[in-house]
Amino acid sequence: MNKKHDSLNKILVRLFNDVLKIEEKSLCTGDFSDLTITEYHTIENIGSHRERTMSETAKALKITSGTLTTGIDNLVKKGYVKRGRSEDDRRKVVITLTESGEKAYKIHEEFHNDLIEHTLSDLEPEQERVLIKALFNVNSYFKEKYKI
Amino acid sequence: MNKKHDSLNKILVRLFNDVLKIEEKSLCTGDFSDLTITEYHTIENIGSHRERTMSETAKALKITSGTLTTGIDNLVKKGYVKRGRSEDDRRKVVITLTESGEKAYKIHEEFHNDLIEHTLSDLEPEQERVLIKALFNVNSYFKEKYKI
DNA sequence: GTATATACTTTGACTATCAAAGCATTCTAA
DNA sequence: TTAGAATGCTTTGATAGTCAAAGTATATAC
Repeated sequence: MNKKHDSLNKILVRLFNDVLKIEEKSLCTGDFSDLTITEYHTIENIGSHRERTMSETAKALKITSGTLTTGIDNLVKKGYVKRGRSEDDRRKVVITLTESGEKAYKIHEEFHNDLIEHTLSDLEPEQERVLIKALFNVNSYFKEKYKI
Repeated sequence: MNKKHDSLNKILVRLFNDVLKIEEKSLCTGDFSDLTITEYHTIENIGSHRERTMSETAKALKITSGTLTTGIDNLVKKGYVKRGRSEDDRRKVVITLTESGEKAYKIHEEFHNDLIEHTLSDLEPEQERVLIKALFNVNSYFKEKYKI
């Protein structure tokens, strides 16, 4: 691996580690401090779809349905998510956000918007273009190689 | 939020959700399937420094030393890491990789090399330079804003 | 109408994590 | 020079997140 690749590797590793920690620190100490970062991501996933079953959500989050069941149990207890049964198929559990859930969803969304705005505001147009292209590369590489 | 920002946001959200899962899937099912992704990252951190104390490693991984202690306990049990005492300061524990540890380090490194190769695949040398600079900017922005 | 498949939950076990208390060693300042 | 503070690490007790596998309820297929 050449020098450029090595330094890029170091930056990427660092950035990925840091962004997750920052997100946690930023979100889990504010208005909804009873939510963990995992719970925020579950809320994000439910909120960004009109209707969502357990198995769809588990698949999207890449966790087993058993794991999601206990996660949703806690979110229901905390008042962010509602469980319901599908009319079409009584086996299916349909989960939706409560009013608090919607508020938490918006907070999470704002964090991401802020992050992007501030990140890009410091970059030259050319830098911004190259950054987006590189991230597209990573994404399509993953998509192809790991079928995500 | 403009179009570019929106597309970057979408890619980032997706990437952050997926990248750890992919790395785990890729690394933790191969030759060293008794290693978790967290253990790979610990090995990566130890291996990329000549000598490493517990507290240096914990700080770099952004975990408490208590957490690292149990992590290193397991890696020692599994035969990937050795504990030793510093000669200079008998309080300090110096951790190093065993031969197996070095092998696992190389496997992890290869995964990252592959990733970087594909990320940079269709960038001009000048664009590579720009990307590295852009990511440095992002990193230092985070560092300043969130004191990480 | 029974066998099979699907959707979800429960159970038992493990890893990763933290805060706080504890132990050993080193440093510091009177 | 030595008592108290600081440092480096480990232990302890608690919690979240995770999985595999077994269990339950409903739907589908033959």
